[in-house]
Amino acid sequence: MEETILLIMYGCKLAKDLEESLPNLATQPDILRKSCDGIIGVFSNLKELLSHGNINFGEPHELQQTDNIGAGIQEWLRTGGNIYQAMDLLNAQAVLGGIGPEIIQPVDVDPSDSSRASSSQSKRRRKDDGYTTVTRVAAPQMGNLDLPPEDGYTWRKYGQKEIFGSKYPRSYYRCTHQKFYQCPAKKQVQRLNHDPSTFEVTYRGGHTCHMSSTAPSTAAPPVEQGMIPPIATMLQPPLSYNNSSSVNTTHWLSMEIKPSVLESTSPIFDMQMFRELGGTGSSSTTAGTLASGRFPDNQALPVADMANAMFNSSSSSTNGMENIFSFMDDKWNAR
DNA sequence: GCCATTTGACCCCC
DNA sequence: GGGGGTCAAATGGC
Repeated sequence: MEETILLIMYGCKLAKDLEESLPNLATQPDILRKSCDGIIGVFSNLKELLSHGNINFGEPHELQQTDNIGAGIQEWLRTGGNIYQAMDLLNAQAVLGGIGPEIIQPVDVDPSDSSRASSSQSKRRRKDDGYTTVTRVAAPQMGNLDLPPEDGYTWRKYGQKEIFGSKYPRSYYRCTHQKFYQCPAKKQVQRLNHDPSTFEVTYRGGHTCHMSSTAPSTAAPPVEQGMIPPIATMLQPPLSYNNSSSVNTTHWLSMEIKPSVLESTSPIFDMQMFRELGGTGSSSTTAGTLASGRFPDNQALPVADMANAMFNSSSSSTNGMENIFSFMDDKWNAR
């Protein structure tokens, strides 16, 4: 059942990301088609799961996207639904949809690896920062072309190296908030040899600074034309959520869904939790939604905001994802 | 003075 | 041994 819920959420996240990317993808039908294929693949598997009780992840004739997504979800499930893996998975969907990051390599690091643990006492560690996500983003077309692309976080450069076999140096960045919040996030930025107009950005470790109730929370930067924000940006909390009013109905893409339906669908959509996560509807919009004016106050809550509420909420003292998956963690740990 | 960047050196690990 | 990741002193901008 957990798999079903995760698959639903995963598919909705894909839909949300596609929705957010629509302004940039309106003139790129191929990418749109791939994104739709990815979403269709997820929901096809969901349908399969609901119909036959098993997920059809391994069929070779299936979409490659589906295979990868399935493997990713299964890995995520296997390791207990870590939020950073979830971020990697969600990033992966952008890759599989062909809308930005091209290569995702969630590196599974076993913390119980004693052979490494013995040497990890050194202050200079390597390869045990958790999960690695590699993305490719377009270099700025104007201004300082040497600056790495914005991704919504603030980074401090701590090194630069000439890389053997590469024409361009690799820059090393760590999260600006590393000292105050012990945020382990790092990234490497390097221009591609064959395409200097493209940066390869390698993210290592996940941000913990935005999960702290006292940590600074920055709004996601505007998405430049032709550039897709990484999931780290997408996971930034909404600017604000207003919990002062209630909502009677919400929208699931174009569908209107009444609370009773949500309540009966799955415990994950417990309405009380949903409200606590900020999903109240009124004035609760992301910056993009607010700017677009598509969903005025006192009207329906779009799926993007709902997903934001589920995935991104920082309005409470605990992380929204943890809220959502806490019950699953308990179940998983009990296995 | 604080903070970010630069850059040579150090050190891990393949 | 060498490539690559990190440290930390020096430097510069605000």
